[in-house]
Amino acid sequence: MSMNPKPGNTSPFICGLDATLRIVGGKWKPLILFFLARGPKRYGELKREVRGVSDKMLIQQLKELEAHGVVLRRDYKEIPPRVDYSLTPFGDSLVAAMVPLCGWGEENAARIASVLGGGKGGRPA
Amino acid sequence: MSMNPKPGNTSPFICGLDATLRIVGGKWKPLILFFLARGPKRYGELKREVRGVSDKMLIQQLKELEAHGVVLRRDYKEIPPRVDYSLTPFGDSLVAAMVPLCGWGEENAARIASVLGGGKGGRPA
DNA sequence: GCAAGTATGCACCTTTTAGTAAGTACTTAA
DNA sequence: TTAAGTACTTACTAAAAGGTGCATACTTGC
Repeated sequence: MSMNPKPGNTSPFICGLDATLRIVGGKWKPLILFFLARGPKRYGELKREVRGVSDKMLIQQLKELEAHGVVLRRDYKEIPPRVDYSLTPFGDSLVAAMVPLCGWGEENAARIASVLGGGKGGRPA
Repeated sequence: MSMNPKPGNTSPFICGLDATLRIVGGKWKPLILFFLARGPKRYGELKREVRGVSDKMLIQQLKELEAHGVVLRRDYKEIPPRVDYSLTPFGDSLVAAMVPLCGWGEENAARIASVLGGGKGGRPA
C-alpha cells in the first residue's frame, strides 16, 4: 500500500503522511499555498485574500514555509517596502500531491459539514 | 486545478483540503487510520501499535473518528470488555485519498527531515 | 484477598497554537 | 503636522491540543 510504517523504520516520521503534515500542518498553511499556487503575491495582497488571518500568523506561517523550502520570498529592497512570495518547485510538487485529498474534501464537503455539526467551521468576516 | 476556493463559495470550508483536515487533522488520527487500514483491531491492540499514544488521546480520537463516520466501533458486550474498531467505507475512501500525500512525504522524507532540523520529530518510545 | 487485564471516564496540568493590540521605520498625500 | 500605506515585530492573552494519573466495574489467576 505504500502508506504503512516500514518494518525497519529509522526515519523520524511515522509514515509519509506524517512527514507531509509537518510541512503543511496548521490552520493557515494550506490556504496560503493555495493562493500562492495561482502565482506570486505581495504580502498585503495575500493578507487581503486569506481573509481572517492576522499579520502575526501570516508572517509566521510564511516564514516557516520559506524556511522549509516551500515558498520563496523576494524582497525588492524598495521604500516603501515591497516583497512578494511564490511557490518553489518543491512547493509546487507539494501542492500537486494535495490535490487528491482536496478532491476528497470537495466530494464529501456536504457530508463533512453535516457530520461536524452546523455550529462549527464558518469563516465569518 | 480543482483545489481553489470557489468564487461563490457558500460552504463552511475554505476549500476541499480544509474540509479533509477537519476530519483527519491532529497528531494521532492519521496513524490510527493507517493501522486500522490493515483490518479491525481491538482497543488494546491498537494502543500497543500506536506507540506513544495515551489512553485519553486514543479514546478521544477514536470517538471523533467514529462520530465523523470514518471508524466503526463494535462492542461485544462481554465481560471483561471487548471492543474492536474498523474503517467504514467512508474511512476507506479517505485513506485512499491520503495515499498520494503519503507518497510525497515518503519521497521527500529525507529532505523534510533535514529541513525540520535534526532536533525535532523523533518517536522515542 | 490482591494484582493484572479489560475498555473506558474524569480532573488537573502543561504545551502548543492562535489571536489582539500596539509599535517600528520609512514615504507620500492632504 | 497629521493620516495612511508598506511589511513587518513584539508582548501579552486566550483557546485548543495533548499528557498524567487515578477511578470504575468486572473477571481470572495466584
